[in-house]
Amino acid sequence: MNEAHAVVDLDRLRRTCAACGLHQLCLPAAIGADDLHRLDEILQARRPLERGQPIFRTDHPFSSLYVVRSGSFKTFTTNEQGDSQVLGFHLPGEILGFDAVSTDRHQCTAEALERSTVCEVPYAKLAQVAAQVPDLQRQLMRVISREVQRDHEHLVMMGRRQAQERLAIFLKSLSDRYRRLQRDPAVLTLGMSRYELANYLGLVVETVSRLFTRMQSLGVLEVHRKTVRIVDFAKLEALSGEGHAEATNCEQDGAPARGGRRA
Amino acid sequence: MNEAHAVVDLDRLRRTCAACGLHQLCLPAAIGADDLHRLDEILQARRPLERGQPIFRTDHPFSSLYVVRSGSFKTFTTNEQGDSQVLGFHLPGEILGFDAVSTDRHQCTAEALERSTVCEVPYAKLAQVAAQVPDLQRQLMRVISREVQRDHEHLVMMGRRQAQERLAIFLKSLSDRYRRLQRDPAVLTLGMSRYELANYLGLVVETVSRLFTRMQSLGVLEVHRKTVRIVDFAKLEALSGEGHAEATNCEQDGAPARGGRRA
DNA sequence: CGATAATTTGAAGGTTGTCAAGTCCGGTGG
DNA sequence: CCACCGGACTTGACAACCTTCAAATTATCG
Repeated sequence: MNEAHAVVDLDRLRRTCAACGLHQLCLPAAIGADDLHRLDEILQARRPLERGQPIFRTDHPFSSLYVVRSGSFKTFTTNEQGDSQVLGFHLPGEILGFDAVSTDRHQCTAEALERSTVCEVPYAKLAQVAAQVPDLQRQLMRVISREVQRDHEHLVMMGRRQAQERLAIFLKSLSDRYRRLQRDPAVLTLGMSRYELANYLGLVVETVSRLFTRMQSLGVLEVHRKTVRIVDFAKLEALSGEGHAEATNCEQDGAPARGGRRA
Repeated sequence: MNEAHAVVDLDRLRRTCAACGLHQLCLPAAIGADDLHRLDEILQARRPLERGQPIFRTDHPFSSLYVVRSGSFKTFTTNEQGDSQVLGFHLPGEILGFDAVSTDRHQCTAEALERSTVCEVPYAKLAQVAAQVPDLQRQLMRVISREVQRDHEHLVMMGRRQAQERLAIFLKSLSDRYRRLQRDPAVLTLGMSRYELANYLGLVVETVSRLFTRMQSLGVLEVHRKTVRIVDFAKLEALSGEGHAEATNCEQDGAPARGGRRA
């Protein structure tokens, strides 16, 4: 009994924004303690999801936003022919579901890449609280604006870049996100399959596989299945197109160092 | 005097949301007449921009959102090497500047493609009014959510699609936007250069040029410089990948399906 | 431990990028 | 008014990067 009680308390605590490790990354950032409680109260408990389980699916009615607490997710669209496009991979602190606000239906599917947990935030209630807490409203706009930015970065990556650059950019960006989460930025654990990663990058799985092999033999990475260790950040940076001309740095478009396939 | 007075009135009227033809597409949608006046009051007049002039540039401090009133714009990012990526083309009713909300600095540049006008909406004041007008707040979230959706569509287009499909998808989508604006959906006026269009599509200018030629000879389009007339919507739909499975008709040029580059 | 899926590796071909040259159009100046 | 000029656009030839197809190898899971 005693133990059961303790478990419940712990659970309650874990559900609470104030006790959450993501405090600074999530909606509560920049919100006072008083208002935090009001946010706490609208949160709904949710049991962990297993790999492959969806939080929401395309066309499902919109009711809540979801904050990733632990684990990771992918979001993707699927068209009539069954082709799909991975839109993003999502780590703790990220908020999923914004694309449903305008149509009241989800426009994509969000699936767990591993055993994961989320906070469910009923949107109607969130909007209500936000209307009374300007800081929360501002934060909400900030978060969705960041999503727009991320999509733009994805777009930049997809627009006419070599396969190798794309993978390098992805790894660098993932590493940065690890750093922000206080994880070791050199050791990446890819929750997604090669197929999903390839899809995200706009490539086929064979290309990604070859790329990993090549980058390993170049001494940039150590690849061991889902675990990727970044051995040489400088080289990775170079492969990402930073100084894409072999000569040196800047030469924006003067004489694009022939052979390059870029515009 | 009399005449001058009339001009001023007209100008004032034009600035007013209530009198704006974009009424239903813009922020005022779903807002009562009373609240509309409060929105009116924060709008700032702005003289027309000429082709090539920017509304804002990357890294400029964020202060306002901008609603396209007339004309058209492109938004694009530029990286250190000078490579740029066109993120979108924007017609009347669209709102620019959301990507700056999170960092307080613009993340891209917005440039007029032709002589155009915008409404400037100071963000701080907008947020203030929105805090008191829940419908406005909701509409604001809807609009930015739609932007996320548009970016996702762009991403789907960029992710592993043939050049021809990309152009077809773009034209179809532009045609739909024309329809929503009550313009003739068959007659598109491309304000952007071939180079800008190619960049948006993730291709090079030569490919786009060849594509226009081919689609014209296929009887899908009539291309006359910047003016594109959609002759056969069904064929355009087919080229966009709708029924890309060989089962359907319209085998563009006899090339029998094989070699498809899709996953 | 065996079956199935995921990943890797190899060979060949195609779509699209690169390079190069020609055409068209608008604008300017004589 | 017309000729000239410069930039945008088009067209052609060739090559390269990546995809496709095929098969081997390695992991995963009951």
